[in-house]
Amino acid sequence: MDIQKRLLPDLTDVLKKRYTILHHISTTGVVGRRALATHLELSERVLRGEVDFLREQGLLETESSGMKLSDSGRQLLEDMEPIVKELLGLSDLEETLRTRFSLRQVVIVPGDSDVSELTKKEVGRAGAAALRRYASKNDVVAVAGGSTLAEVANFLTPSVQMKGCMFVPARGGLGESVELQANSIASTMAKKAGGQYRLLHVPDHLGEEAYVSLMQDPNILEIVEVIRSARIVVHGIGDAMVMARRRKVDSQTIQELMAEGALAEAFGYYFDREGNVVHKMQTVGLRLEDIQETEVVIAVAGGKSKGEAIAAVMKFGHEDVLVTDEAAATELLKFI
Amino acid sequence: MDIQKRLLPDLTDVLKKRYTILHHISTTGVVGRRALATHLELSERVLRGEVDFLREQGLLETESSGMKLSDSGRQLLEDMEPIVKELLGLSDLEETLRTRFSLRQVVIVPGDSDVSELTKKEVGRAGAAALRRYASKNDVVAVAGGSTLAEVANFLTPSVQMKGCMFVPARGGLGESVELQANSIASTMAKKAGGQYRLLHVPDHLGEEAYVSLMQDPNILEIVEVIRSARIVVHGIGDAMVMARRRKVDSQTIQELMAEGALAEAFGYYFDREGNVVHKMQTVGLRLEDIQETEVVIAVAGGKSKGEAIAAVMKFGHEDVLVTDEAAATELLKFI
DNA sequence: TTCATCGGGACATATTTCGTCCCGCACTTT
DNA sequence: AAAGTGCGGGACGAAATATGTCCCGATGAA
Repeated sequence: MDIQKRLLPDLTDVLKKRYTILHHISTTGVVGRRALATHLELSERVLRGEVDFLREQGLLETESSGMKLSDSGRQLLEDMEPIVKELLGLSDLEETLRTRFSLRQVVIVPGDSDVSELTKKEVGRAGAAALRRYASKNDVVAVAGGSTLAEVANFLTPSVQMKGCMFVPARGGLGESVELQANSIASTMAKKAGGQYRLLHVPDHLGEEAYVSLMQDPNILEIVEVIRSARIVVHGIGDAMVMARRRKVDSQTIQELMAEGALAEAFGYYFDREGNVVHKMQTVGLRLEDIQETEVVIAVAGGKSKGEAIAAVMKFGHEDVLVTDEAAATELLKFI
Repeated sequence: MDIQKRLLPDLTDVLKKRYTILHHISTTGVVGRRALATHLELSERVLRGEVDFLREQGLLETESSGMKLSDSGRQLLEDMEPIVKELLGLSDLEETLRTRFSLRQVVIVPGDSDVSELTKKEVGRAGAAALRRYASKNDVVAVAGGSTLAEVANFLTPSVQMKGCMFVPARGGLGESVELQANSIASTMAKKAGGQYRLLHVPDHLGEEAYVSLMQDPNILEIVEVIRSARIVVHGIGDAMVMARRRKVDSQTIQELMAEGALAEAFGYYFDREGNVVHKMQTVGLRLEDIQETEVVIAVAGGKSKGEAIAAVMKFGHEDVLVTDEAAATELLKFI
């Protein structure tokens, strides 16, 4: 089924549309074209095209009093139920989450990244597709680090609209291992997508005075300017404690994080369950106010265990696109 | 899968097209667009559209030297194999039979009518769809009898292009039970499709002199004229011996049929394995020469046991459309 | 009888698909 | 080194298709 969706992406839409038409007729018994059109929020002409088609297929019959299902139509509707459950399940879930968090788009990949490495890759692929979709020429794309983003980078391919895109790390060093650092990922993405990249080399765990002096370096300042002008931000979402430990944050800070109820982490900021920022890593790059201004913020994260963290970041309220997997999405529902 | 095909009939075509593209690239390694287009017999522009799409999906990559599969492309190709086997199996079979017997169209429904009543109904549905496809306004449609044709009649629905169609029995009484007689079926079809019908009431088992006197009756003559002007003929195909017995043909004739190697029966004629007519039922209506002149001859028959009989009638060589099921089609292959 | 609603015909207009030609580039052959 | 071949991709008009809009006669309810 999802193989078919790879080769025919609008299969879902068409199937869904035709199913809902049949379904609606089934429940109403006999219904007129215009009434049905307004109910399903389809233009009259489009519905008519579909009805003509369904009649050709012998699935419904038209009389002067309206349209009704044929026997085969009723039978088909029954047979479709499992398919539709799977099909509508995900796309309905997408729609639910999209409206709930006021997002522009939600993409849900079947599976659980916690369980299957393959699902994780699929999330990466979907993330890359989303990025391709929203990117346009000469955009500045700021990317965060993490294993999920590394997967996204893997699946990028050269495309027309990403030609000339500039990839930059969203923020400076955060203590990740090299291959998962935002710098590496930005350069990988640029190479894969056929764009430019610029890196931001600053040490991890900056002290206050080091920070101040860094911000006076004209080279650093220039690249930071570029970063802050990003039209697109792509980032992963992590569990606060897991991230803190992986980045070898000192134990005192960990204590503080716990005390503040830090639950999720994204692009160097820590969020509590309500989506409030409770802590930020000391480094340079994108600031919170920049994120709020960014045109397209794409979050990519999957796995059942990350459900709550994703919910927290979504509540933060400045995301535009969420790419996740079925397990995380289902989990996510519990926190809205 | 075949549920999806009901709701999206060109799914097969698209999937097949895209699969063959990927498959071909896979075997060639790296190949250019124009070379590929000529090989696949696609116009360059169409192939290009598909390639653009497949690249968007991350299934193939393009370089200056040509196109090659990406890793996901290779993976997908592998995953598709079972689907394609099922998908291409049938449509390839359709194409093979179509060219082998020089037909205009072959429709194969999955299953075996001998085993499943449902498949038999599906064959009927497909037959009705085929009839709908070839019919145009004010056509004369001659139909034969039999259980399969009865199913076809069941699935007819009113449609624009069949408005005003005239349904007539192909030939007079052949000794069938009432509900399977051509007369009944013609009237059912007319009612279902919203057309007219005229019947031909002549007794079964005509003697020579009765035949001659009948053919002088002006009423009979007139309707026979209409029948012989039919643009479309729809008929089933039966096993010769089974049909002979069902129609209570006298034992002497049965002996003759066996001696002549009669294998198949269609519209009152008996055929041997080579498709030669070895016997005809004594009644009025469509003659062999009329069939040969008819614009669209549609044969509808399914079931593994009928494979050989279908082959015989196909070899007769005056059919245009064959609607059958998977079992019969596979069986059919053995006799070409 | 009136009136609302039905399916379906008709037609101008968006939108997409398709055919065709050309370009610059990389690579091979001469 | 020069010429030739095949590559992907850009461009653009023609053709096909999808869509919005309005109208018509039929049918059934009020």
